[in-house]
Amino acid sequence: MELEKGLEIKDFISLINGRVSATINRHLNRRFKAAELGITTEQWSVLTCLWEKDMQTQQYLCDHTFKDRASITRLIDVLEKNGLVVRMADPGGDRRINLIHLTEKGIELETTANKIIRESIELATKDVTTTDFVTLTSIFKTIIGNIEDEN
Amino acid sequence: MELEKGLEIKDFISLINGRVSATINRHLNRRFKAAELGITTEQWSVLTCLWEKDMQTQQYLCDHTFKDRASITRLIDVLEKNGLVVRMADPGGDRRINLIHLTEKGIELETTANKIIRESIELATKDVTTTDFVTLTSIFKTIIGNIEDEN
DNA sequence: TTTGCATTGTTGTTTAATCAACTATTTATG
DNA sequence: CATAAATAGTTGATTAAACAACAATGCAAA
Repeated sequence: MELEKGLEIKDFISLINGRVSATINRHLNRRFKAAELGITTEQWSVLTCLWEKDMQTQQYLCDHTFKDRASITRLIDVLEKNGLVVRMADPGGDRRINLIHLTEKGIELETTANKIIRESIELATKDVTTTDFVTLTSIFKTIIGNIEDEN
Repeated sequence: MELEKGLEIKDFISLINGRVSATINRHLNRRFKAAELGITTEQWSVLTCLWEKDMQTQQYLCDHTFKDRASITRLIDVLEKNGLVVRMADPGGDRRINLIHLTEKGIELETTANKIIRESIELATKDVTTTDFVTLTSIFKTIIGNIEDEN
């Protein structure tokens, strides 16, 4: 991509690198708080993996949330402290592994959380066509591919 | 936007809400570190405003970096500690205001930093057309508008 | 003029990301 | 089998964001 007049470096970075992301994050965290969900969006992203399929390793959660191991360790610490998940031993006997298991309380959060998320997405993407979103997704994948290849 | 098959909520959030942003941030911060620039991308975003026009209030820097006042206070603390900027009194006599002024050291960083940023953008946007980028920018603006209006 | 409101900036607390160094366990290989 | 290398997770230090509460200053309206 050629950077041309009207496409300033600062705008590029500001848009791609955090502004949208931060705005949505702030918005969602406020909604979570208002609904007294008791979780943050980061914790939600971990729970999302488990709602899809329970009993995953921390490494699996790293790969699917794009967070690093240290971050996942600490998020699981919080979720465990708040009684939403528990760390379990691998039935297969691999003692390096923790399997993360949803508690009842963790399972019950799904409905409310997803309702809030859906509402927010609808709000955010009012006037955004599905076609546009496909374009956006594809650009993102290109960018991530370009960067991760070289790192 | 209707969420359809193939456009999972999780994907939406993962893409919009942090993954691209985090990846680029990580990439840039590593480059900055490798080049021994001595600043982070967050500090760079503040400096960018000052390189464009020196002697701005902290409030101006908030508005242009989309950070809140507390964040700017602390970023300026760091930049000042590292000798890149100084807080100055308003010549107009408004004692609520700090004017942030680039030091020689702060001015000198621009060339090197911008070189790294340009290289990274070229790398990241290899195979992204300008048209695509315009689409992306417009979607972002819509989304931000939708959310900020209601908040 | 003074009283109230708006603006600017700071501070404390909590949450989370990054990076590097580390432990424990498992697997490969020589 | 023994040793090296890979994998899984933890911990400490540093950076930064969000939110709320706060202080100081400036301005406007009664």
